[in-house]
Amino acid sequence: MEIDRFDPTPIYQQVARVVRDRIKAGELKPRDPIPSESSMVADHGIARDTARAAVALLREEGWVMTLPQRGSFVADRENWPADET
Amino acid sequence: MEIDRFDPTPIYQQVARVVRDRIKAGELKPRDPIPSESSMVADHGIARDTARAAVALLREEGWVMTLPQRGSFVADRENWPADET
DNA sequence: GAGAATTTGTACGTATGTATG
DNA sequence: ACATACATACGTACAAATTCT
Repeated sequence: MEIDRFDPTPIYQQVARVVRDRIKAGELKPRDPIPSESSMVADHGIARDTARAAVALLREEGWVMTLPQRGSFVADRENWPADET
Repeated sequence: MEIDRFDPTPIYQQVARVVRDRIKAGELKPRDPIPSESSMVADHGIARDTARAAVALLREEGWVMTLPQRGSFVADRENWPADET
C-alpha cells in the first residue's frame, strides 16, 4: 500500500514520497512527466488540494518542475537535491 | 476598494498587495502580526484558500514568516526583498 | 488549572478559466 | 469539438498548538 491513512504522516507528503521514490529508482527519468493531479486524485483517492500540495513539495525540493497548462516533469539531474529526504 | 473582482489580477495577489503595501508604508512593522487568515476572509469576503495563497506568496517573497498555530509576522528588515514587486 | 477562542495545517468537494494537444 | 492539465476560487470540516479568559 502506497498511501496509509492510519499513518499520521500527512497524505500529501506520502504521495510526494511515492513519486520521489519512483524518481530515485530511475523509474521516472529527467523530463518524464510525473502523474497529473487528476491521476493522483484517481489513483490514490485523494483530493485535488492534496495532489497539488504533493507536487508543490516536490517542486520545492527540486525533484520536479511545473510548466503551466502542460504538466509537471522530472527535473534534470543538475537540479536534483543531494538527499535531504 | 482594495479588492476588485473585475480586475483580472488573481484575488490572492490583490490581497497580498494590500498587505505588502502596508508593510512598505511602515504601518506594519517587523515582528508585527499580519492579519490572520480568518480576518482576511472576513475583511475581504474571500475564501480561506485565497487568503492562504496570499500569505504563501508574501512568505515566498520574503515579506513575512509564519509560525504554525501562532500566526504570520512581518519579517525582520534583513529579510525584506529589495523590490521585485 | 480548566475551558473557550484563535490560528494555522491538513483534507475533502466543486466549479470556472485558460492553455495545450 | 474534445480531452487534458494547471491556476484560481468558492465552500466545509476537523486537528493541533497556542493564547486568552
